[in-house]
Amino acid sequence: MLIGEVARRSGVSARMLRHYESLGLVRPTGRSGSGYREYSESDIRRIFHIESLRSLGLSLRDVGRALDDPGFAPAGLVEDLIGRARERIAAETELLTRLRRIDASEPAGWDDVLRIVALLQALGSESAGRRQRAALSSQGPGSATPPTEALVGAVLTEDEINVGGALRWALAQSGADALPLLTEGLASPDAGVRRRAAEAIARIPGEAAGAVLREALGSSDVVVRRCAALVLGARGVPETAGVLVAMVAEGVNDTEAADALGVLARDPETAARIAAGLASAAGLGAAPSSAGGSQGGGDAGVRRRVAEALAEIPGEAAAKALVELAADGDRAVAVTAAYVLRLRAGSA
Amino acid sequence: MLIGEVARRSGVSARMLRHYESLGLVRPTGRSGSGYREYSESDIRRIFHIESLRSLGLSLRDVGRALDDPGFAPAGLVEDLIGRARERIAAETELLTRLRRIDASEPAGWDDVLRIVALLQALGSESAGRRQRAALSSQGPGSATPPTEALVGAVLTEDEINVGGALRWALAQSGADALPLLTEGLASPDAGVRRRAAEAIARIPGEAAGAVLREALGSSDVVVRRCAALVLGARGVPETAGVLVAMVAEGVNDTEAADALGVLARDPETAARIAAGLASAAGLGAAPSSAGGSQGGGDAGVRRRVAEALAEIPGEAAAKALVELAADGDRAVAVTAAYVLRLRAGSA
DNA sequence: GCCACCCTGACGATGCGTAAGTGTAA
DNA sequence: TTTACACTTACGCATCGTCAGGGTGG
Repeated sequence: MLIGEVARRSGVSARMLRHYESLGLVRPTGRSGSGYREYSESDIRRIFHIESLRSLGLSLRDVGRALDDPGFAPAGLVEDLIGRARERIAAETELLTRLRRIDASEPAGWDDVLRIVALLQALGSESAGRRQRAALSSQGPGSATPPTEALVGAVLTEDEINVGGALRWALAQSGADALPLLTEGLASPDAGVRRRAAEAIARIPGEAAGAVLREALGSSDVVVRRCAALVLGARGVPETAGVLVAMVAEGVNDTEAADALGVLARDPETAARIAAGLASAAGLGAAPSSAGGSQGGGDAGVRRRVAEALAEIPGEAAAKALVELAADGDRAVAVTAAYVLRLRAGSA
Repeated sequence: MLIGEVARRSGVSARMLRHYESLGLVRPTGRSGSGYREYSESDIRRIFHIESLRSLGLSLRDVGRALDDPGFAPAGLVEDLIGRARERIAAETELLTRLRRIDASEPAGWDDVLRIVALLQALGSESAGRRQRAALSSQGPGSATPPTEALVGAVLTEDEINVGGALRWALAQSGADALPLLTEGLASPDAGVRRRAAEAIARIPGEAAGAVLREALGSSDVVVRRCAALVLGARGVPETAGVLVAMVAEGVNDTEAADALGVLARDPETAARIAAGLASAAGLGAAPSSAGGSQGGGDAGVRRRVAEALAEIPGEAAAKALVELAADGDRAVAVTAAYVLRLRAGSA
């Protein structure tokens, strides 16, 4: 069979068939009198073998070795090809997200593109300082449309607290566009991402963000629930009371939680509920436990924090709980409660 | 600044800086007396700009145009780059799965690799005939370890019924390795994939597959439930009775379902339950509906299929239902039931 | 004179299209 | 003679390392 026919049937151009020959990959069985290459059936099979191996990404040199060198085993090379394909995919994927972000910013000219590239690069930088400056400059004047998606990505992965703060600020400035993306972050399998998403949403103004936070109150992630409760509590959403009371009891962000409870407690009915919750968390009203003094068996830290939180809660129920705490077996608890009671007496 | 220093600070080799210059991308501001290139601050900035654009995948030619041709807008090119990146990712991903499958088959030599490549190519071919032959040959002798994963992929996407049958056969031959992958297929968002997964699992021997099918009886996908019920029913699993009765009533695979019910009905208690279920499906024992004859309002097809199914069910309850059906307003139903009753009288 | 630079020019690797210039089969 | 092949040789593409051969600065 002549080279043209082979080319047509194999899909390999005549040029490449000659090239293969020059590399020693296929040697046509014979030549016609006038020097035309004559390919045999087995030559053709060999050509298909070459194409098969090439389709796996082998270089022509490796194809040659694979077909002719019996000592050249597939295992190592195949694994190598796999590794390289993985790397290429990772690199291309990274490139694609960068390109999509650039495209989303609708640059008017290449100078806009350059600005965004620099910004993205800085946001992804190893240096916290550069990330920080990038976060702050992202809302500066003269920049192209800020790439919300990139900011969200950064805010969800930022570990440094200062930089995180700057990023959340930038995101809050750029408006509620980020909300859907951040909301997705709440469902991340990574607990850190969920926490950062919650913290970022907490900084976003507007009722839409509020709605998302209200949703987050029912999250299965405590950290998310607490973050949402802190913000919503300060805005007077009464459903947050339970979470906030637990925060006081467990001592996580307890002063902020107490402040938020204070806001909620402007409503007398809620105040009563909160006082009851705090009292119960401190183990008040229950039968005294085994040890000597009153409530001596519980955690004194909890009772002290409850006493402090009760300072913010008006009403009879809170006062009664404080009286009980003022007689606590733990000195610190008793002193705190007594002090709070004195303050209340003064202001009443 | 001399070229070496620029190279160190920018990460661009001196070779490339000269190359950029030859392409007109960066022209160092000056030259020293001895001909050394002198780069200014703005030259350096330009170099960084070049690198930024290159990092997006622009060719050097396009970088030049982007930096110097004011009429060259980013929009089109960026979209083009995005499209090309997507294509490359798709191609690389496809390549990667092929490579993984080859690696999984642990080829001893490149001839094994070639066989697998050919097999994979045939399995993914447009031609049903080639797919068919590939399925059949995959279990042939002399082949390398059959790529179970590839077979599963094929079986889950095969539309042609004959090819599908061959693939399921091949998969059943290759043992229970495919079970985990097929089980994943049961949870696919694609209904077709779920159905094909169920059909394939149904053909796999062994108790492990049985357990998966038992699980599938509780699937939210009717098709999956029914497929599992047919197979398990024939193996005498009584929990399938409800699904099988519904299949008879609705006329999907009703003869196979009836056969399976026959198997289940070897247990007298189950037989009674089945008879009751069939009777209820046919509307027997209920108050006659509005129209003239007995049960005239229901679907005569359902009653006829129930009558046929009752042929397989021994016991009094089935007999009573048949008697009732023999008096059915629909001639076909009545004749069928009477015929079945006569058979039972003969064999009793 | 030595070391660390700089200069220009050119080759190689990679895979393949696209010629140019010429010969052959029907 | 025309047409459709075939042949060899070679350039170009895009990027970059690297070497050769030679000069400069300190």
